[in-house]
Amino acid sequence: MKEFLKVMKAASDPSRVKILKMLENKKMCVCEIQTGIGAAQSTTSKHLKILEDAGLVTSHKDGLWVNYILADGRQSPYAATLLGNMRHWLNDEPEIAAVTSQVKRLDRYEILNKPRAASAGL
Amino acid sequence: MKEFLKVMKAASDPSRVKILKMLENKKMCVCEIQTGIGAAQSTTSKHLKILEDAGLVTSHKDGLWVNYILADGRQSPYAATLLGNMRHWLNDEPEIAAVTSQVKRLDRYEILNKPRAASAGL
DNA sequence: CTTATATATTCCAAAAAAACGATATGGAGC
DNA sequence: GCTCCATATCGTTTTTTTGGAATATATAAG
Repeated sequence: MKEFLKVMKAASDPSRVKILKMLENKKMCVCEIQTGIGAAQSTTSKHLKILEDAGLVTSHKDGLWVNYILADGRQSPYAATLLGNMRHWLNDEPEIAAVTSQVKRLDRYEILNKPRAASAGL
Repeated sequence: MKEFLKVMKAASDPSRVKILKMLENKKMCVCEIQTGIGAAQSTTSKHLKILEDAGLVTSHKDGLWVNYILADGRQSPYAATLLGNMRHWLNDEPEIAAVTSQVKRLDRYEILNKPRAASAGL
């Protein structure tokens, strides 16, 4: 019951839904997600923790970065089913289309004004 | 997006999950549901309103009674999918098994000390 | 070891949700 | 009309959730 409730609760917030829909497109670091949903860093980090506790996303450290991806579903059957359904859900919603189309342009090096990558368009 | 969020939020509360699982077994009036989840009448009524707004249940008046049943899913595809999934979910959870086994014994006439029905066991 | 940096955690205020008693609504019966 | 009764709504309190600034943690680089 608690496991089920955690998944439902995690999916009950618009920012977290946007995160899930963005992660359908590519793995992202916290700073990219933060820019995508337009929230503070601490807020973003907290949303990600809730999603991870529910078994909806997983994270992997890479130096200073922490990359987030959608979970494979082994941790929670409820999360697995929801992630599967969400693939075809909400894609036409303006709020979602806005963030998912923005995702392709998000680049961690540009966001933080760093060298490396970001070769096109300058 | 709002429609999706309403369904997720409605399914994020243990009392409401219990209501949905009870309604898998039979149609119920408010007083039966109230007894099943052990909440006050006003609390129960509000939970039912949230579930109805999300498209998870529907109600039909029958004199003074209001009977609630699971929605057929025409109002919300999200609700329809969730209701379908929940049929095989949570059945083994102690919290759920307790209420669903109690449902069979719940009788509106007994609850309100009325005549009619409730023929066995007295 | 010190500095810089990406992310996590803590602390606090604001907003939302949940619970319940009290009251209102509306149908049934006299 | 009035009364009774099942349910809905209101008003209030308590609890949970949310958001962000400030701070802590951990890794990389010098």
